[in-house]
Amino acid sequence: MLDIKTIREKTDWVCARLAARNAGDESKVREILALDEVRRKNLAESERLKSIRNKVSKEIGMLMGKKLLEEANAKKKETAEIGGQIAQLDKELEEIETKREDLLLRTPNIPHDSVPTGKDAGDNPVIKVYGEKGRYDFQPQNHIELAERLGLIDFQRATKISGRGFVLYTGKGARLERALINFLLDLHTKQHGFKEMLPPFMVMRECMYGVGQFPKFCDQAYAVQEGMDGETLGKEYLVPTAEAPLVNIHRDEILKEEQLPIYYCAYTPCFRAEAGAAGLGTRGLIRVHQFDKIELVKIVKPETSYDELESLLANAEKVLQLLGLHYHIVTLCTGDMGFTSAKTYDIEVWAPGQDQYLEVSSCSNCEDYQARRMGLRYKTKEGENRYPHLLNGSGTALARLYVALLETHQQADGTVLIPEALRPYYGSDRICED
RNA sequence: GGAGAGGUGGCCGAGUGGUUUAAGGCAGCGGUUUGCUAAACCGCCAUACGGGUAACACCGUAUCGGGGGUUCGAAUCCCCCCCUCUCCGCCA
Repeated sequence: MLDIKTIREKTDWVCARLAARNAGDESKVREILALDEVRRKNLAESERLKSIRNKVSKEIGMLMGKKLLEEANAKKKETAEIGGQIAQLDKELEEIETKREDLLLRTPNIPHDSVPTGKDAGDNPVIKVYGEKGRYDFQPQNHIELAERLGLIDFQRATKISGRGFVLYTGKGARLERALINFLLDLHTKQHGFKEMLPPFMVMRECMYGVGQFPKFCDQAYAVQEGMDGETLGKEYLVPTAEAPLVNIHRDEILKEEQLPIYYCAYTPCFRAEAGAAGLGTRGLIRVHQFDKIELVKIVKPETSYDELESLLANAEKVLQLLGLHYHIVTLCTGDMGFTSAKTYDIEVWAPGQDQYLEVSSCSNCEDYQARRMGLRYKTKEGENRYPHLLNGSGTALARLYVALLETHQQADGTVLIPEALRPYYGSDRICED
């Protein structure tokens, strides 16, 4: 949710930044302002009338106490009339507020000044490169071939039991996935200071709004239905990312300043309908309906949030460094940013079998956008309530990490070497055919 | 799923239609007293929006789980929903 005061004071600036991200046009902002103006006038008048009514009501109470019924009845007529006017005003007010709220909820965050202006993913500047593309004196296989030959994943049976876009890890493959989960959780909790959480995998609608998934991405979420043919629509949704439950932990709370910063990390599967997404029909792990992810969330004071974004990014990078993977980082340009974010870095890991970079982490500073939506504040030592800044980053998504790991560390003899850091978790130094 | 009991400020808790302007207590903050600690006493102590001020002060409205209704007036009465607790049933 945007700060209506900021919009009021810096309309042109807000319009310019929103226009830059190809997401909010000027007329929308003007519409919000116009509605807000009417709302304020209406509200003031309604409050004035209510003030009168409350006073008279009290007088009636006293008259009744003194048994002065006739005088009381005369006053009753007076207040009844005012009551009618108030009802009319409030009805109008409700319509205006609904419209205004809806517009605000559908308006994305304003990009930070350091975010480059651009149209789409093609305009994202690469700001860092780590390692380099490995050289292979054989034709690198892609992860599908590797996984099937080594018996790590059964794509066919996954489709049989759950349909397109689902993965069945088998034997060593399942163990590798579990090893990665444990490795990542240990790394972030023991080395990076995050508190481990294990949230529910379903959340209520309010959480989806709070985190900014709704109303824009309603069609990407799986709504839960109860009963054999889904007779009853449940109120829960499968989490599209652990960000949804994590960020909402403190919804509608006022934290103490000393509690900040708060660092949470959590493993959850992530469920995405991926309606209309490119690449869903294809086999493999690149785009699926369910994948595992370790998510990092930070709740911090506004003045530190951009430093926190850099350290969050470093925490995610560490994963790839320890696994010996080549990656680069891009800053998302205004046209490619997520809805709630003010600034986002994407980490893309190199997958030689795909001959392309795959997005495995997205680290965003949402500033106070989500905090406003969910009523999360903190009280300063001076007693002032402020909105904290919320950051989230993948640390990292597992399916694509799995792809990069297999494809990068495949050997001429057909085995896959397990990086040093992962060996204690996997329990062996390489994956071989059975 | 069935039955019952509940949801009131940071926490506990009173409050069954009108000085409730939400009692009282605890915790917290400030002060007085004090050799230190403790205790006692005094004061402050929810949020949002709007108005107001140089800044305070102050004023208005709303908020007692959420929504709707009755009424001149609702924490209080009625309806719907949500959540929590206890017991029973079912289940990993």
